[in-house]
Amino acid sequence: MTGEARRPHTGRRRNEAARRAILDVAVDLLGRPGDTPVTIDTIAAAAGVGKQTIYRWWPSKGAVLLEAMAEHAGTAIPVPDTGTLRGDLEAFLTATFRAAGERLTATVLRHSMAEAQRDPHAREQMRALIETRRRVLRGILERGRERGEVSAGSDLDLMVDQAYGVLWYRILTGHAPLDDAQAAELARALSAQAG
Amino acid sequence: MTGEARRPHTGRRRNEAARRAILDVAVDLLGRPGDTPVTIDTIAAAAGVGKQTIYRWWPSKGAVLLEAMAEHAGTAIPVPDTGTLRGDLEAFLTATFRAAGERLTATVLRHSMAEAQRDPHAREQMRALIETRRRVLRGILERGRERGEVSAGSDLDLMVDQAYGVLWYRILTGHAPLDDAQAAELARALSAQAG
DNA sequence: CCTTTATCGAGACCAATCGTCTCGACAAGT
DNA sequence: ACTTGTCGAGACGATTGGTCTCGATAAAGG
Repeated sequence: MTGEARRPHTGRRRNEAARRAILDVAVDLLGRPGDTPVTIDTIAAAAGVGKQTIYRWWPSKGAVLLEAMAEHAGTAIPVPDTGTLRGDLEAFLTATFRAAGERLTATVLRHSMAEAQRDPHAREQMRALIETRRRVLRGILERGRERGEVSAGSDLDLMVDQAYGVLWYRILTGHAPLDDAQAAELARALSAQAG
Repeated sequence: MTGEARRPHTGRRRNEAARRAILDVAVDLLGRPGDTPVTIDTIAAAAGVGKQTIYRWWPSKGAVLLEAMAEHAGTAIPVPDTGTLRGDLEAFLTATFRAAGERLTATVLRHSMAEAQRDPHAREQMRALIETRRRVLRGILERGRERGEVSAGSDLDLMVDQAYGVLWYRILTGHAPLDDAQAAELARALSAQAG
């Protein structure tokens, strides 16, 4: 990631390779051990890019981090269809916890959420990303309701928040792990409370 | 909070009034509308205190914010004893959500959690505070288990995280409110999944 | 072709902010 | 009375987010 082959100039059009380098470097720096500073200057330097090239395309540092996070954590979690609510939940939550619990990803998520609390641009991107994720899980619950596995009185949004709440709470405080066992148990608990 | 009666000098001993002013001002500034900057300088100025008086007693800005939060949000939530798990949960969660959902408190919590992600001192204080809170709720669940209202297979720590997870997740993203109705529904859901 | 135009990398520059250090004043301890 | 630790005030250095400028480069467009 440090000074090798020169990036070809693309003249009047946006340099896509530079964009990639910036986003990749942002994630890479966040993952470095110790308290490596992740600043606009270090990102620009490591990506071999001028600061203006960053600010020409992103409104703030937080916006860069959030987009980097969205791409890094954007591994599409497949929407399962096992035939039962519990099965679907277990598959979805296991994949989700596994992705979010991975060390680098967890670090990126932590910093992104922190940044979203102070940078309005980042906050907006975070809200959109959160909303997208919530909708997917809510869809799984709605299918369960149509099958009669979720009682009519259940608050689906609250159930969604119980799942993602556990995820974020643990990522931010680090008091407990996010692993397959926890995902399975959460799936069991949620489907039990739904009936 | 701005320049009135002078604070009496206490000579060689710590000035408790100054300590109070610092912590109160920190919360007060966080609650100001708009993007009022909450910096060490503004805190010191508004509290009528020298910066050194802050750094003599706290290791970092984050540590000040976290202690201010701990005191502000430290309203002891009474541990209920209604005789049933659901009753206890509803009472506890209602009081908790009501406190955390209050505008100023929510703002303080948001900033504190963000600060905890970048300041090691704040992070440590946050961890301790989180742990204290979790223990109280876990105690309620354990009582329920002794009464046979919680199946042996239930993961109490996970249940605790479902509750506090919802709280923090909503405070940080702001996508849904924390009110009595949500607390009651969460109490219902958790006690349903426990049986 | 040759002019215009937008991006690029590099870095100077500004403003905000964290944290350190110094200073004179003051009062408790002795 | 002398020493010692805190107090309020503020200068100072370092870091960092964001703006601005500059020369180089290549696409657009007649």
